[in-house]
Amino acid sequence: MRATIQDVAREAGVSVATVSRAMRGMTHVAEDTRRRVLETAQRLGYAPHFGASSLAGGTTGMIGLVAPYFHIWYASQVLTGVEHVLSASSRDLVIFAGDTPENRARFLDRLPSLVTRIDGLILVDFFPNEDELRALRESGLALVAVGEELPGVASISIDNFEGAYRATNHLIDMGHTNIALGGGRQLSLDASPVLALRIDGYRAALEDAGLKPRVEYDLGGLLSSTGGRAAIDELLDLAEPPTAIFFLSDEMAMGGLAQARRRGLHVPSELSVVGFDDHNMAEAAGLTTIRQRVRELGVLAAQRMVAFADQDREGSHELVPVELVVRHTTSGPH
Amino acid sequence: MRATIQDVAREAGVSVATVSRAMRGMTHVAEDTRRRVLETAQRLGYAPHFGASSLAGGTTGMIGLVAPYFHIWYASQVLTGVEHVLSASSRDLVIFAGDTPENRARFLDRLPSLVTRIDGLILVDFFPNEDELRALRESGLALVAVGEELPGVASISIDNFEGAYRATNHLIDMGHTNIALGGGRQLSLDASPVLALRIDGYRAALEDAGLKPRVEYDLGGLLSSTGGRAAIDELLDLAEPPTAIFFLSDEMAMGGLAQARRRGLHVPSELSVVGFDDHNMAEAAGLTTIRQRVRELGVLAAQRMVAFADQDREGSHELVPVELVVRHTTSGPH
DNA sequence: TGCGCCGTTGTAAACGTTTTCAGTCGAGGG
DNA sequence: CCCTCGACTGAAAACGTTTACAACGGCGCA
Repeated sequence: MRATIQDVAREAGVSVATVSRAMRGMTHVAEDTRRRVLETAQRLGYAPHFGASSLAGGTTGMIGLVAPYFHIWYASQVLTGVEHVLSASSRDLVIFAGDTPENRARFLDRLPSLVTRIDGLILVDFFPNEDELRALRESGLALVAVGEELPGVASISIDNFEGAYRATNHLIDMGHTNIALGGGRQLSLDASPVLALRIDGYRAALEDAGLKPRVEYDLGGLLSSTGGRAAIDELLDLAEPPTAIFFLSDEMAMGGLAQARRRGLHVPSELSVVGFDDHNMAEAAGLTTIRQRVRELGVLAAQRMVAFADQDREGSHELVPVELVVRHTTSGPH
Repeated sequence: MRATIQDVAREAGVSVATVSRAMRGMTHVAEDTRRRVLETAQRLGYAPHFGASSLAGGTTGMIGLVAPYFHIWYASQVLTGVEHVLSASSRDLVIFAGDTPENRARFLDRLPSLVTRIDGLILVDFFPNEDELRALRESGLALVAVGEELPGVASISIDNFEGAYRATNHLIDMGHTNIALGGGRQLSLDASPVLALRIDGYRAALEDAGLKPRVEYDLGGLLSSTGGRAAIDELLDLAEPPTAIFFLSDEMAMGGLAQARRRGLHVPSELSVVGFDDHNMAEAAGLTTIRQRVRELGVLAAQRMVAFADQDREGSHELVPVELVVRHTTSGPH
């Protein structure tokens, strides 16, 4: 049926060993032998059997990527960056979603079986606890973490603290003193070090300016547009409403923006709004925000993974800088 | 190093054949033998070697998915739907991006080598030409197409014609007669049957209402927020500007919405706007739109693929219905 | 009691590579 | 002219499964 390496060898008048070497561009093959082999392979439509290679060679050329979701803006951006680099180095990408706790557990259970399936694993916003981290380490897979710092694991993230600090500082610079935090009331920060860092950045900026964070200025929950709407509703109920709000994500900010306008609040004259992400709808919305180059995160992660193949396996941490993009949702108070 | 099936067999006091049968839940294994084998496997931390299984068994349990991009809303939604179903049936998902022509060509070249790597392939908005379709067919892979109808291939898409028809009709019902089409000026409709269908739906609705489509009402190019902005700029330059506009995508509509407001046009009193997608920011924007249940597209595609494993390989076409969601961007003219 | 059948198990032959090791052949140096 | 060395090539042993086929035992039925 399918042509095998045997067929190519016979047809080209060489041994299978030579075909194998020639196909993979290895040394110790005479130039015209290689040419003959390649041409024969082409003619027979030969392509190496994946399972056979992986069995004999011990490697698959596949990289895994696990993320909580793929339909959220952040993860899909990372995915694209990773895919680009990987496909250019002719590796394949297999993806796993760890959205629900069950999925997550199932994924971790499968870890031992993944070892023969992929050469390395990219973790996107995975936030493993101690047991999970140990399981990952013991798998022996090459690991790269995106979005968080993991001890002993090569990791890459954007500078969340700095981003939040700058966003808040931008509002302070414009004269605001009553600055709320959209998404500040998180159920569990252990589950999301990323948000913890952003919240820290917000607080640090306030403190450095001699301002006190107020509990009642921590608004809304989820970082979605629905969460943003809820945050604005809360804000309007406050005795002393803030004049500015820093949302922990753009989706949330855009939801908040729409709700503020719907409830008759003019932005930016009555309320300044800053987001975080530079979501691709943020420009259309005119939203002032912190740009995080998420796709680059994916690119760097994949490059790191590719470098692993060349035995460069250190667990350093890389920080991608962020940038403040001022659009039309911020101004001075009143 | 790693435990093999041999180790399990020896330890459990049975043959490798029995272990293989027991592990895969096959018949012809006594219940207590199975229990003993499973327990031994568990104890030794045994997991089958992927390459070996695939070599001997001829199947990999991996499904491929190729899409133009993954960071656009539509594709990432499909991806999530597919992933859900596949992971529940313990299959893995490997993804390929066919964004640039080079990537696309490279992907098609690799097709023969993919056969030993994946069991089936899901095409998302792939729009193959005749040669490409033949290459796909000859690969012998199980194929499912999402977003377009492919002769002889199981395919699933939403009802684009109907959606556009309803969107346009909604505007007609409200009394509009001058209705523009945002994104109507496409460079090549051959490349995107999806858009062609939407445009047909728009035209059909006009004609059924006795209205004539006007060339100058085909506005803007790309279906992005930038494209939407351009469309509004064009619209404002027209001698007899339309009172309503149907955008071929929500991103475009939201870009247009923001630009219209920025240029002092009140929505909906001066301009009605309808989109297409029900993007997850559409609700926040209050955008009237056509809801396409994209995630369900992915779910159906994956289910179809799983059914293929049970030899149900017919090339029928399935149409997922759409729904008009009326929000706050449409009203009667003037 | 003998026979056939069925459920369970084992033996061994694939499956198609990669890689080690040994071998050949020609060139160059002593 | 012999020896060594290096570039190239081939033979054959893994790699760890799946699966056809054979074998075995017990049970029901005649």
